[in-house]
Amino acid sequence: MKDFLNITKALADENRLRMLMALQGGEQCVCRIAELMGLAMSTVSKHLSILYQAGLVSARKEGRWMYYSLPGKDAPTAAREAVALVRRSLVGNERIAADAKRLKKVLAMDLSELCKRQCGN
Amino acid sequence: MKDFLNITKALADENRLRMLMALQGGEQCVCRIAELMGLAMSTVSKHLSILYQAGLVSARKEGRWMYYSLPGKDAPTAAREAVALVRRSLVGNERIAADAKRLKKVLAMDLSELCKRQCGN
DNA sequence: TGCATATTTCGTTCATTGGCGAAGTATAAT
DNA sequence: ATTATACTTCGCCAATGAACGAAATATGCA
Repeated sequence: MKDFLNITKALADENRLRMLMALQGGEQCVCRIAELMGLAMSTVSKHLSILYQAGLVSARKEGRWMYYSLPGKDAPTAAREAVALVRRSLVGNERIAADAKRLKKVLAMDLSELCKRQCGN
Repeated sequence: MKDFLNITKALADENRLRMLMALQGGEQCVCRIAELMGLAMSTVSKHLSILYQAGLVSARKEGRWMYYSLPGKDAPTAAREAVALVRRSLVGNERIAADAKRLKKVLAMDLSELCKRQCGN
């Protein structure tokens, strides 16, 4: 029960849903997601931590960067099914589409520049 | 987005998950659910209202009683899928099983007696 | 009509959550 | 070693949410 409740609570926030959908194209670091969402990096980090605790994202550290991605086949069934439900329910959504479009621009930005801007702010 | 967020928020509460699972055996009135959950009737009513707004339960009025049940085939896809996910994820759960057991006792009680007790308290 | 009762709505209180910036941690570069 | 930087944790504040009892809203019955 606790596990599943962790999942539903993690999904009960619009920004976290947007993040999950943004990860559909592949793994992203915290900086890029912060830039995409227009939120402080500490806020994004917290959100990703909540998604991680629920098993809804995987995390991989590479140097100074943390890469978050959708969970793989080894993830618990409930988590994978939840992610699938989110995808089915939100695909085609206006806001999500706008995010996807904007994400392309963010991906085109220089990563170092981006992070510097985030941190310096 | 708003619709789906309504669903995930509705599911992000342990008592509401328990209520959804309790409705698997069929429709129930507010009194019985309040007795099952050990919550004030006003609290249960609010919870059911939230589930209803999200499309996760159907409501039927019969005289003074409101009967809530799981949504039928006419319900939105996302809502039906969400309910299905809840069922798959929580079936066999300890707490849910205890609720099911306790629900049988509650069903054996006299409805008028039960409601009088709830209201009089 | 009046009364009982099943449910909802309202007002309040308390706990939880989302947001930020500042401080802390870890890793890379000079 | 020192500095820069990508991220996390902490402390705070505002907003949201869950709980209750009291009051309001039906609906059925005498």
